[in-house]
Amino acid sequence: MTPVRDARPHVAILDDEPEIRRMLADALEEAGFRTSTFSRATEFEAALKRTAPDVCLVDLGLPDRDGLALVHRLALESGAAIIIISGRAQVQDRVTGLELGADDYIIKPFDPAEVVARIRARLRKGRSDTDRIATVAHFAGWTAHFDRYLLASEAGEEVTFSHAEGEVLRLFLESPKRLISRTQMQEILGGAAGESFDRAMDVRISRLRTKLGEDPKNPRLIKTIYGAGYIFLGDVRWG
Amino acid sequence: MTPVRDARPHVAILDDEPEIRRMLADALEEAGFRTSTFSRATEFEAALKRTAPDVCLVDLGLPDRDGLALVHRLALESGAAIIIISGRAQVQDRVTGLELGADDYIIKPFDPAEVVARIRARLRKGRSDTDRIATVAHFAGWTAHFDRYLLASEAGEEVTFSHAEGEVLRLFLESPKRLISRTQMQEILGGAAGESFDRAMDVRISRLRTKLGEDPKNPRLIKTIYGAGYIFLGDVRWG
DNA sequence: GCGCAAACGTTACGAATTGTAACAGACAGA
DNA sequence: TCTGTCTGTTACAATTCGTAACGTTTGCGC
Repeated sequence: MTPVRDARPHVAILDDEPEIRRMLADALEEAGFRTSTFSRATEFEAALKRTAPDVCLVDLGLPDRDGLALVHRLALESGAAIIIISGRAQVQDRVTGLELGADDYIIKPFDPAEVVARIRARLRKGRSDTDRIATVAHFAGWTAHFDRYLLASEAGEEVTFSHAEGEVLRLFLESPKRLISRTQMQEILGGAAGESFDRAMDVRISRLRTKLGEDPKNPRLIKTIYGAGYIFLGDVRWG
Repeated sequence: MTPVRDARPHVAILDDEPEIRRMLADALEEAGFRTSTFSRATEFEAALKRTAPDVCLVDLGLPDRDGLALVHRLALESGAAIIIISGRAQVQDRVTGLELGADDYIIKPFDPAEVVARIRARLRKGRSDTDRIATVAHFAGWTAHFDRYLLASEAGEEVTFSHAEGEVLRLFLESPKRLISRTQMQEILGGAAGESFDRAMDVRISRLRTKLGEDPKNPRLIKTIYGAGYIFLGDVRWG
């Protein structure tokens, strides 16, 4: 039923002027996108129910007139990036368009090259996560540089950590606020072992806690769940 | 005790003109953002090692000159949204800026309101984070932080509780003013057992009562219903 | 009221679990 | 080789939490 999945990002174009539709579609196809064009909002919305584009290019100033309402619906219901194209150049128009949920606002007349560049910028953010291995994470006033084995605090303090410590830290930062059992840890990190009296993991954690400046009596970041495992609290942001 | 985490999104501003720095910072602060300003790229990059802004506003045309190289580095290494501000209005400038990793490109002269709207648009997409379980509940002058295993009273007193105690407390707070039978407790908490002479649950409750400062003769929050179970009185508000 | 048995509260203790300092082997670089 | 760092192991301290023991309360009969 479903046609073969096209790896090209899909851009849906809604514009009432055939020339502009064509110009955009050409430029985007040439830039490696898949496009579908629509001249009326009703068609457009009907198509959205069947397929989910990655980006919606919407021209305001359609005959149906209330393009902003459409933008708002799209923003709420669709996961696509929404880019408004409009002839209205007032700052207030741009601000309301963006406030209603648009991700970008391009003013006519526009250069197709810029439209392409802006679409690429939108797509980049969506999936950059898995592209490369993240090496920097921020949490609780700390910044961990895994490539440099370095922890930097907001106060400017710098602490190095070893490879083993980094493994544990990375594991925590990849699954914050979730229980991580000891066995999970052993499997992911230690590889082998799993023997009962393996206190290595405890020692690693102990050393990591020390470097993070945790209060032994009342650790704030790495919590122990007696009989279950550990849990890392603190909001983490990678990048 | 714990430094209050600033929930406002953090915008880092890099611009060599003091007036513009000030104008941007004022507009953003008023719009509810936290700002830091920098006049030189080196300062700016040093600060990024310690802290992670959510958005970087970078003015191209700095004295250091190669602002685009900076943008590219930021795009690769930082998770923040990057917005270029520039006096260069050529389409080609915009395209290269966006291709190098900027998320938006604003041309001078600009209206602060639009900058705010564009920043908001960027932040909107970013945080589709894991909606996490409610971890904080308020009741009878206490605030229970389940993530920190901590009870804080209005008077400022702080008491930690263990995991087992937390399970009981959570059960109570999830069903206040309703009878909870012992067998219900065993099933939900203890998992196994269920044997008749399990004093374990009683002990847990006893310890919890102690931590809540209950009068043994006249418990106000955790009432015992002889022969039936327990009931938690007190108005609970989650969040 | 009284007595009694069951239910419940509390304390003390101990087994299991976890924290951490000290030690020792492995390893890399000078 | 020597030196310093990393990292697992060991030994012992600290914590958690159930169990047992004992004290207290409740409900019910008289």
